Amino acid sequence: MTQSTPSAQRRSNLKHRAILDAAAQAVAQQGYAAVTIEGVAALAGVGKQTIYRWWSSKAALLVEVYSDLVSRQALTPRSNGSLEQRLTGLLSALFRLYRSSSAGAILTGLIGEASRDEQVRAVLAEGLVVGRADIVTALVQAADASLNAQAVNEVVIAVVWQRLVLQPDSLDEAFAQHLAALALAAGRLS
Amino acid sequence: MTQSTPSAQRRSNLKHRAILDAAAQAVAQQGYAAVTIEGVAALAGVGKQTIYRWWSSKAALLVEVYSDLVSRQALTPRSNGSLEQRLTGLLSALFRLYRSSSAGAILTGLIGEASRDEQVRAVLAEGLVVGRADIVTALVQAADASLNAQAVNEVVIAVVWQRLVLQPDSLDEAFAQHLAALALAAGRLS
Amino acid sequence: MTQSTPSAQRRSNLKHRAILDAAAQAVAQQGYAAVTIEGVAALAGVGKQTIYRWWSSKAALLVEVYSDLVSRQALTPRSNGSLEQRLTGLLSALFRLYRSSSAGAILTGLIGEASRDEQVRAVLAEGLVVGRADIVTALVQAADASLNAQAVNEVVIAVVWQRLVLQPDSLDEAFAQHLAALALAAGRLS
Amino acid sequence: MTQSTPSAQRRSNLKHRAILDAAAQAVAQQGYAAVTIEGVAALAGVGKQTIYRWWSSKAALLVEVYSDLVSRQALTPRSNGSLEQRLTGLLSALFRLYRSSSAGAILTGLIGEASRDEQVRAVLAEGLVVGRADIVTALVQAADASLNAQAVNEVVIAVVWQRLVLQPDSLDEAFAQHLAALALAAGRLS
DNA sequence: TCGTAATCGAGACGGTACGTCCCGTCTTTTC
DNA sequence: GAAAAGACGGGACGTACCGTCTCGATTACGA
Repeated sequence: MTQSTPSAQRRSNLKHRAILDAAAQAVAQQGYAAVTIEGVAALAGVGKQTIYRWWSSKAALLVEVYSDLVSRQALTPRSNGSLEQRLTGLLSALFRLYRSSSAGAILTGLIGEASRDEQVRAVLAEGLVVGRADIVTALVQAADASLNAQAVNEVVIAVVWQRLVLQPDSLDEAFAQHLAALALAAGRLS
Repeated sequence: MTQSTPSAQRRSNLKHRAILDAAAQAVAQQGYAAVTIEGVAALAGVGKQTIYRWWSSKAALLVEVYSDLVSRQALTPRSNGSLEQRLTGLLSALFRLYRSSSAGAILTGLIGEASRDEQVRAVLAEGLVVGRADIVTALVQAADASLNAQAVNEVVIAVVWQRLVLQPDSLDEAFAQHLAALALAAGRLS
Repeated sequence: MTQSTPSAQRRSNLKHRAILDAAAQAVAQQGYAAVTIEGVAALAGVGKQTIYRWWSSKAALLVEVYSDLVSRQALTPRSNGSLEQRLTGLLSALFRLYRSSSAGAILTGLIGEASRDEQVRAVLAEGLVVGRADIVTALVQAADASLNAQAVNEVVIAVVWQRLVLQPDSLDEAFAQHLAALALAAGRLS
Repeated sequence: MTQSTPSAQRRSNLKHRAILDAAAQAVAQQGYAAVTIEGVAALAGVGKQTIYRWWSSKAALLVEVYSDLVSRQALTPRSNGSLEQRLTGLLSALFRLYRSSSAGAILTGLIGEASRDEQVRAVLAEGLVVGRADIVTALVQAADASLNAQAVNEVVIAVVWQRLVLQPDSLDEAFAQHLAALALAAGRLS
């Protein structure tokens, strides 16, 4: 999807960064839906074509912006405490990222695009949520092999998405605890 | 959302039906995203303004189409069998509806719009999924008061939505069983 | 054009007046172009259809409004003074009417419609300008048989129209004198 | 009026011509009133926006079409003969242009728009009739300084306009002679 | 005095054009 | 000679009125 590096040497890193930053800023200011490629180009001081050279659509661009934002943030779960505590911590960190950057808004927008855009669907299915899909799975599996890690993961992602779409403000500390408990309970399915 | 501002008495029932049917057909043929108000109007043999008179947007129209499709289908859970069986049955019926009509495609599209459209968000939050949101809650509560019905409901809806967006084809009989088990497990959270 | 009296007995005179007055008022307030049949109907407290029953278009309605306004005003030239003085007086009176009522604005609008509407063209050709076309002709003919009354009339009407379209504010006392002199000079063509 | 806000350097000459030609053709075929921007765009094989980018309205576009038509035709009066003959010749040439191209129909339409559109009014007032308004004035002034050239010009334009609106077919050779005589007589006002 | 019919308000209807927005591609101009 | 600036074809948007067509409520009239 990212369609990137057709000739990575040539792709000016400065321009590349400027575009990603402009896009993130645009989402922060106007919301996902109102962002246009033209607007991002203008904001980045770049020609429209330069964006299209590297990304095939607004969605493709913002997928990369999202990855970028998430990867800058170390989402490594802390290593002590109960599983539930550690899962809560992970979710808290994620929610904090969503609140403090455009990441939440972008993910929400991408979920919205997914119903229209095959490629976005694929990227989301690969697991964009927590950076890489299996952070949760790995965490659970390591802590308690008797749990259905897959189920935990499924519930976490589904519920977070739904909340992002319907009431993004509800993604706070308290909800992180609730969701951790909920998901782990779901993992106890025979 | 359904808007219906003008007295609604004067609305021609024939046109109203023709529009809903045309919209459903259009979604079935072209998919949610490709549907346009102009196209629906043409298909229904109606002026564009007649649609705008009663619905404020494509989303508002399709919310009503969705309700219409769901309400025609009696989604009453059967009354015998274990809770899990009954929940599985309910989900099966829902998934069948999604496959046999445009309902699934419409709901997917509406989830996509929700990130852009406040009103859609509100309607979805009210619970459009199973006609009325609390069918699941009611079913669970009646059968086993020790379960957290709210949690079951939350998991069911969230997971269904996610699947609708990412892999609508996976909503089959087998998944109904899986989801019923998963959600009931989640309901056992202390 | 006026298409009137399909059954004049039945045509409620009150309604008829109300419509003419509403139309005149609408032109006065919004200008000719912005007037719509719907607006006039609403202003007159009358159904749209009631207007269409008696007049075939906005233009037809306003032709009657114009006639009505002009006929209320006695545009009889005074009988003493030189021909030029009398013509000046007649034009002054006309210009005064244009300034004090919607008549000027309506005539301007009708000239504008004439290029689109055959019927308006016909009505204007019959001579709507000074009530009846031959007021000027008659005046000239009676006073000085050696003048080409037809030419005088042609010049008067043409110049008034052009001014109405281009700079209606210039139709004042001074211009009445100028035009009278100009037109009478034109009438002296061998 | 021609607007041309964006740098005008970047405007594609081919498209520009195609649009002017399509507009002229459209007027010729359907008459001024029936012409639509959409129709012209389709005829020119051009997007609607491309027209709106350079012209603010149908009127603005057709003003340029008119200028274009007139400027292609050399309307220079011949230099021999009496003043009346020369004026007659000039008018003949003008009327010939009106009959042989869309120019007459366009001017008629523009006169119609003038009552609704401030900009058209301004353009017409500047003198669009004979290319530049003062062709007539100049001709008269050069030939006979004792005549009121301004008056001649005013009469010529006013009468031509009125005829264009009411009976465009009457603008022929004979009428050119009549109008020349009429206007010159008017110019003899003390 | 009432019931029935005609009348008329209100406004829904199919339609057409508007002028705007943004897409993704192509062209020109500038550095 | 790359890339900004932005023109281009296209397609949908939501709006404004047009002139026609129901629908009820309000009359007016004959029984």
